Amino acid sequence: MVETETKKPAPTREQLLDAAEAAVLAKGFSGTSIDELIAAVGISKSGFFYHFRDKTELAKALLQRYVDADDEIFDDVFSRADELSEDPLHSFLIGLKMLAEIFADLPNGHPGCMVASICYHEQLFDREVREINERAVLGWRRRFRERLERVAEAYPPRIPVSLDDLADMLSVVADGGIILSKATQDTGTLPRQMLLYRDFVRLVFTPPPA
Amino acid sequence: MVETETKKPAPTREQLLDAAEAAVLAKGFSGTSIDELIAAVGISKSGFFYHFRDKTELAKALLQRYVDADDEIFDDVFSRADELSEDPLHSFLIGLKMLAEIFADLPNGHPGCMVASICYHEQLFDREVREINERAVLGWRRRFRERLERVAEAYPPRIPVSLDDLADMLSVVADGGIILSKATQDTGTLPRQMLLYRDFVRLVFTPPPA
DNA sequence: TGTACATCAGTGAACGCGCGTTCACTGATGTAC
DNA sequence: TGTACATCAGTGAACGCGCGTTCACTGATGTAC
Repeated sequence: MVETETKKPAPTREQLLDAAEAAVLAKGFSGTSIDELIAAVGISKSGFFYHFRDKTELAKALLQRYVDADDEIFDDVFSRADELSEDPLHSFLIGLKMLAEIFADLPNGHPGCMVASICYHEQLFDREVREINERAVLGWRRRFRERLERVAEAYPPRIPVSLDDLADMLSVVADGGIILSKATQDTGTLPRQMLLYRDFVRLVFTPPPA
Repeated sequence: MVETETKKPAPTREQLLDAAEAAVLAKGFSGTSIDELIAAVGISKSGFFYHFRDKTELAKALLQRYVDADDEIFDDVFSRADELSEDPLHSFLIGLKMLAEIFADLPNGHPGCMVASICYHEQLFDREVREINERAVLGWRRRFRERLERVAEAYPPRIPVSLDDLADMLSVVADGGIILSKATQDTGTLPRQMLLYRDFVRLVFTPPPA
């Protein structure tokens, strides 16, 4: 109550990125014009070029910001899950449940994954942008693989399974689930798919009833 | 040897769709210009407008053709699988294996799913295009759900599971796997994910060792 | 405390190119009688 | 078999608008001395 007394308006650059993120996910990168962004924010065109050297620098910033935010969500969710259970399997399952709930609580469904959008525009960008994408996905693989390793130590998997692939599958189900949610216009598809992935993980690591 | 003696060149309209499909999947719809398509095919701009009333009609034709081709592949693969096994579970598992092999054999990896690309450009198109997308995805759900029902009759599932969701998961894994393959620049990711989905299906329907 | 200078966050006008679209027209092939 | 007409698969030129980008400039705030 001392510090955040007055609502500070988001700085212009962040407002531009907010507008760009929504537009790019709904219309693609080339379908998003600088004009519409500055109209949404209320500055002039040259104002835009004060913040970004050119349009591809906007893409880079957009992707980097998205990836950072996503990482933060994962940090948050799974550290909260860790507080609720010491057991690596149960903690992971709790985290997946929380993820599904976050997805279910988005009022208009998930707006889309910037990594996926950029993938479907790859030829528009330079190596640097594709590297941000690659690092992000490999980071998620590593993150979840580490958890799965701890799970596998405590619960030997019932079938032979690559932990890298199983870790990747979380991202796969998220990205694929977003697409099916959009295509079916059913916001429930994404969270249900995440819970199905959760069932798979549980099935792999739960020993058969003795 | 009687009929197809001479290689008939693809009709212009198909050539346009071929060029458009590759370009749209690599650069997005707005990032693809009519100029580059006619340059690839070797006709004039007015020639393009003889075949398509406007650019959005190109999108519609592109999506419809993609969906039809995909349906044909599924017909093909799973009817071949049916010839190899009478058992509904084994047949489905064989079909998934074949799908994974098809994906693995694409020399440059899967070029992308048009349904996914359109989803990430939804605001650019009218209801008609989105309906083609929705019908396609619901068609795949129905197709695989029917198989899973026959599987579930023969092999009671080991965990309670929605067959619709499990059917959807095939599309989810395909679309998500394409994105991860692109992002990691590893063409093996998509087929491995498909095989992981196959493991899941097998695990769900295989009774525990007695 | 006053002055000089630097930085920040923009403005306004202009640019030229590429884009999707239109229009009148054309040569080759098919069909009716 | 010849002629008239229709359809098919385009051509060529023009249009105008929107796009990303540049440039010289500006008022407000911060910093050095």
